[in-house]
Amino acid sequence: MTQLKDVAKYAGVSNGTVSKVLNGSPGVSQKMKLRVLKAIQELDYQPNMVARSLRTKTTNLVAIMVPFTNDPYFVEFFRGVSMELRNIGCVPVLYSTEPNKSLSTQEIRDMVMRGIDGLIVSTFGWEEEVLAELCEIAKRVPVVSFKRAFPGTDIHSVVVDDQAGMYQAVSYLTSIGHKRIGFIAAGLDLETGRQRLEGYRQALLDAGIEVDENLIVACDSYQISEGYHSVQQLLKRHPLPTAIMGANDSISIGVLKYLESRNVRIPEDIAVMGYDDVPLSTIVTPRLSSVALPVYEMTARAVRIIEKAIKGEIEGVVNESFSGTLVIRKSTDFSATDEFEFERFSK
Amino acid sequence: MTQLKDVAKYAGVSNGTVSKVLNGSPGVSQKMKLRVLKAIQELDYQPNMVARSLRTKTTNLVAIMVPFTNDPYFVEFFRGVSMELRNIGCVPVLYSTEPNKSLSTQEIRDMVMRGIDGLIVSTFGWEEEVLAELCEIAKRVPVVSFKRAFPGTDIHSVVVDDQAGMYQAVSYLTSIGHKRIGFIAAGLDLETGRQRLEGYRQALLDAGIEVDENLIVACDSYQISEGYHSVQQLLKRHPLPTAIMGANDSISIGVLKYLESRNVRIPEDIAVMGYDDVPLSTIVTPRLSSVALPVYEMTARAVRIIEKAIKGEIEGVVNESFSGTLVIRKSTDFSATDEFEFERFSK
DNA sequence: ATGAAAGCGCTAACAT
DNA sequence: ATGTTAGCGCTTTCAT
Repeated sequence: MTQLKDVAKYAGVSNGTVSKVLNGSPGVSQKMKLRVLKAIQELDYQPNMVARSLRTKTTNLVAIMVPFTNDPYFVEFFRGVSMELRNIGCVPVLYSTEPNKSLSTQEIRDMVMRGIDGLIVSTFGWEEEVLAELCEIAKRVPVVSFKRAFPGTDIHSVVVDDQAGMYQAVSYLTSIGHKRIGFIAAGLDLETGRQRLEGYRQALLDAGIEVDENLIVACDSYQISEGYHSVQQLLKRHPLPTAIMGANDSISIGVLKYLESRNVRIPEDIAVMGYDDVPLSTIVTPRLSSVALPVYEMTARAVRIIEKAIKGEIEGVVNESFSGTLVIRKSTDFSATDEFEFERFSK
Repeated sequence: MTQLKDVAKYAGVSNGTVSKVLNGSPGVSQKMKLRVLKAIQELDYQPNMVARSLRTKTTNLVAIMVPFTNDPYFVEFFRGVSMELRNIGCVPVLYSTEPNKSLSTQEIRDMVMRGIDGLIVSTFGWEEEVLAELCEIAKRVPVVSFKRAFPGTDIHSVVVDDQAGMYQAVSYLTSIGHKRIGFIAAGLDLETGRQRLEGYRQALLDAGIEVDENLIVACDSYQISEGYHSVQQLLKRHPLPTAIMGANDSISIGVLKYLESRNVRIPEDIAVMGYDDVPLSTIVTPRLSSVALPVYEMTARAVRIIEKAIKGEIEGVVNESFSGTLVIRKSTDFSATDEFEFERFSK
């Protein structure tokens, strides 16, 4: 492997000069620069990042921590984060967890030992111990949490205004005439889950509809299977709800699948709406109305925070909030267009 | 940051001894070992991996290279690879590409500069130049290609016997009475695409059915949109095909979506079958029959190859082949069970 | 503007 | 069995 000193020798200059050229540091004449560049080219020299890291204490490694669910949202997250990191010359290292598990303390330490320059997390269920470790890390390198804020810590965040999003969705349902709207809540132990429920409540109140607690079902997690099971309770209510709102798309898809199995017509008998607008929503039958979150913008923002924090251009803790936009499809509106949304699957 | 020499001083031993304890190297007495371990604990010492890597020339970093498609298969791939790598003490670093693009030479070099210990690739369209770089890398660290073999190079591979899989699927279709079976091929420039088509041909021949070239349509890529468009050509044939086989699930789902929009009944009018058995297949309506590939076993195998190669326990180039299994659902068999397959979405 | 040299934190070869 | 020390390949003072 050819190394820096070989380049120096070949170009007839000192190691320091080569290094300066490599890093675009000042204090090297045009002539020297050209000579070094030529040598680098001819010897096909590639710097050793490990050695560089040892000196500079930076690795250009950014850890990304995310649970593996089959939730397609994560593909978008991965993609956005990877692309944006690439743009700032960093590469993502994966510290993934099984769904509903957080990382072990050991894995967190591994990140530190490796000298990551930043960390982007998008996990929900945290154990206290792990959160504590994370706060420690946040004192040394920038940590950005995705879709969940940690007030009072050094952890930055990029979140969605879930209350506003859910408010929009439910207001839309009331606006098209629904008065009995079931809600399948999830993750009520966390702010994001509570806010979604609160958005639902507010929208009903503002539409002059009294909240019927019997129409609210809480389930354990944001999964298809949960929606599938929870909706069965709502179907026992009298009168039946005319619309059902899930805390996310997966839950609503579970609802869809159960109603389908019972030959309930959607939206004629019961309208169904989701939240997140994952690609899957455009594939199920009927296509699911939802609230689209600006995932790419959010990932870009997360990476931007990391970038600025590394450069020391940030003081204090940043918390950026994004809002969703309504997407109306067949599951709530029979007259909605049914055209296939290719772009969700081909780009 | 507390470092090795601090531990040594605290424990009253030499750096070398601490290092040996850290690495479980022989030549250190039980008494010393305990003393060092205690010091490590009390000082909460965490070794600096960068420094270690500089010395040992190993990073425990394994690059994984995969295009971002919304194909859910990749989630499984990611997950399997990550988990298995964790088990052998490595972490995955992501070098992802946009669909249908390979990495730039620059990114390949980045992997080398970072001193990755291995590489797992699962990309299809390669530019010559990039492939050449990859072969170079393969001479220095183990490279495993997923689902595509590179005979004549140093690249190991874990592949699927696509011909056998497709043969199974089409034989099943003929066995339930189909005689006019359309085939939507893709990626015929690559072995995997050609094998799928060949499996289709063989199955027909062995069933005593002459291959009607008019029932074969080739499209550009393995995407939903391709299936959606390509099926339109098959619908112009007389007599119509009674079954359509897509080169993968995405294509078949595109077929499903188009037929749905034309009110064609599936499977009564036309049966549809896919290949890959991605989770999505269990969600679409009707649920898609397919051929399931043992993705987890394959990822485990890929990582195992990396592991053994790193240890120098492999000589020559390994090429492991796996085969798929038939999964029958409603899209080909009206009487198939319609129960929701939770496990695909909750684990 | 350029060169010489001292480390970054660790491992491994060598000496004791 | 333990300690000492020379690097790993680079960056960055500090002289010149």
